[in-house]
Amino acid sequence: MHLIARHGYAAVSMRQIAAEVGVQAGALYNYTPNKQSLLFDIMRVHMEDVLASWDAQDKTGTALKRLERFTRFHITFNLPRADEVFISYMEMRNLSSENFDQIETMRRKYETGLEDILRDGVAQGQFALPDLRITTMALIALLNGLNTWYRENGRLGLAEVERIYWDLVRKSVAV
Amino acid sequence: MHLIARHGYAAVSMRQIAAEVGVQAGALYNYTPNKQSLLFDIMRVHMEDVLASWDAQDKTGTALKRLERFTRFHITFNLPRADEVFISYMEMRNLSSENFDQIETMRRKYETGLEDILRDGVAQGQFALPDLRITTMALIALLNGLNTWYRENGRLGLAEVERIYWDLVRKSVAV
DNA sequence: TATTTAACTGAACAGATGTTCAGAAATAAA
DNA sequence: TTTATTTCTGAACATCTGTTCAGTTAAATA
Repeated sequence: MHLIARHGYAAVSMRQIAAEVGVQAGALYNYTPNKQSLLFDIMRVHMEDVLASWDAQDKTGTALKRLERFTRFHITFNLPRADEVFISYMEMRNLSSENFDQIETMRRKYETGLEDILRDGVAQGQFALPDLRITTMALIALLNGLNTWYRENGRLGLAEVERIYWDLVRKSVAV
Repeated sequence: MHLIARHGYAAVSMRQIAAEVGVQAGALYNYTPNKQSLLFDIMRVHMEDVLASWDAQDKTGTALKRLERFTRFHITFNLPRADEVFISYMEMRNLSSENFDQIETMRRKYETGLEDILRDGVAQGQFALPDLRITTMALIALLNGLNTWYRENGRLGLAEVERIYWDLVRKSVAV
């Protein structure tokens, strides 16, 4: 997973992966039918993890409170999974079309979680959005950007990052 | 360029590129010393374009006005260059280390353009930011997200997209 | 038109690719 | 210890990879 995240699925060979775990290339085929499903499994497991974890979150409270919960959840969940998140966003084009559709459906489901919160917030007059769908995509992109620059042992800790991002998100949807 | 944007640098062979333009693979080497500099040139030219075009923009006015100008410039410039932008963000890891450094320096310079505006806005009391550097990265990520979903002939035109994004950006940095 | 320059082909190169599989090695069960 | 099962090796496969280059074709110049 780390090799793929670092060099890209297409640039990493089965022999490199095998060497990394200390076996010959042929041995990998006891665990995966082919290279493609190695990629697919990484992404599928990751997306299932995301959806299950988000599903287990508290869904009560005002739209504002739920938006904060989503923001903090997204950051808390994604930061320690840099490789999975990176792969899940960078390697979509290397999925076969059936696999692509499956992963995209799961991602859409996750995005809908945010979209529902935003819609409720607008209905309750807590949020003012120029466009529901675009705001959803924009906020996801904003939060995902975190993974491109955040480094453990960097200037800021998880709690500060959460607070800073929540501040940006909160204001961007404010009335 | 389109092939690389669609399938990724590592997944596209010189023979595929040659076939796309109607020659044999060998003929490409009259135009590029190797595959790597094909990628590098795409990214270098693109970044030079961005920097030159941004440099030519009006730099006067309040921080708020300048931020609006940056937002609209970024969208207007990037939307018709989907392939270049996509490549420039996805293929960094496939650059040799010297080439990587060059492109990263140029990108940093562009980001500094935004960071300077934000800093001035804070100094003038027009913006309230939780963290200067993070806000810079977050806004860039937010704006770049546009390229992942925007489709020509879609629901929204350029002018509407600009307005919607400017609305989000403006509010996220508001006092 | 004849000559010089530029562009392209097609084959060759050494090595890498994903995948298969008979047989060896290691582990678990009897 | 013997047998059964799981795991891994190492070689082989057909094909693809980036790149080079002598020789051919096309375009520009005289």
